[in-house]
Amino acid sequence: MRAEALKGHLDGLLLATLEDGPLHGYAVKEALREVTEGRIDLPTGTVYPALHRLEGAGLISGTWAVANGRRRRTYRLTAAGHAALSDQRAGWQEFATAVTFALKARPWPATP
Amino acid sequence: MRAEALKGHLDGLLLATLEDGPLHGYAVKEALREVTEGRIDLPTGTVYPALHRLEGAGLISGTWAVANGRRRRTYRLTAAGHAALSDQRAGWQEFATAVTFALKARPWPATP
DNA sequence: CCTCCATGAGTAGCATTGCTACCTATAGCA
DNA sequence: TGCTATAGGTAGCAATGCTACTCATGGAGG
Repeated sequence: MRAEALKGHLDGLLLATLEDGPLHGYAVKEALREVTEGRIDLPTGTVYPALHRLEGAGLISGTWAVANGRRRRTYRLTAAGHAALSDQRAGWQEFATAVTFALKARPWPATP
Repeated sequence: MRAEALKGHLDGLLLATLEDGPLHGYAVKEALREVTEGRIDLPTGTVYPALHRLEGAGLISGTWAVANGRRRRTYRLTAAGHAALSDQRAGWQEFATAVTFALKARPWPATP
């Protein structure tokens, strides 16, 4: 997976991962990796700042907890987050359709 | 179409547009707009630098010409450009599949 | 005649964003 | 004792598309 390909689509993926229920940061990363069968395996240096961004934007809310002697920050979608996820899904559909179409080989578009 | 969504995918779109035959910069922009029915309508400040990048990378080659008193730079795909386009197509397929899957609502994945 | 618009090319500088490369800490296993 | 997985974090970099301009020609409308 090319590195820059993800730009602009990460937020939606994180939100979608949190849609199923609250998760802490590391679990988000793992869930995304498992769901995509390893195709999207984000470094922690990508995940944590992104979650902070989303929290700052009010799309998710985090709370500290402790489990197994380790501190965790558990995130859940806010109402705004659910709405944003809807937008992201719609935006992705439109984007993917346009790119797929534009990328398609057009053998002889001007010769019917 | 969100602005940042395109990041990392622009090159492939431009290469695909040039696959059908040589075009000058402005025509590339117009062709891409028409092919996608206006969904991808790039500002010239995006197109020209991108074409320069692609030319610098050896994926396209440009030659100056004059038509209707206006100077044009006509670009065509190089062999490397054709190869890069193949890679872009494959990469896009993989990326789109992964994102579509990850973005999909997973009602109860853990409860069979 | 003058102005506006489409065509055609270009650049400087900005903002965003994901990544690399680090650091800290605990639990468990070899 | 050290390594690995888990868990969270940051500083700074590099890439990339966009905004907002500049310059130029030709044709249409007033």
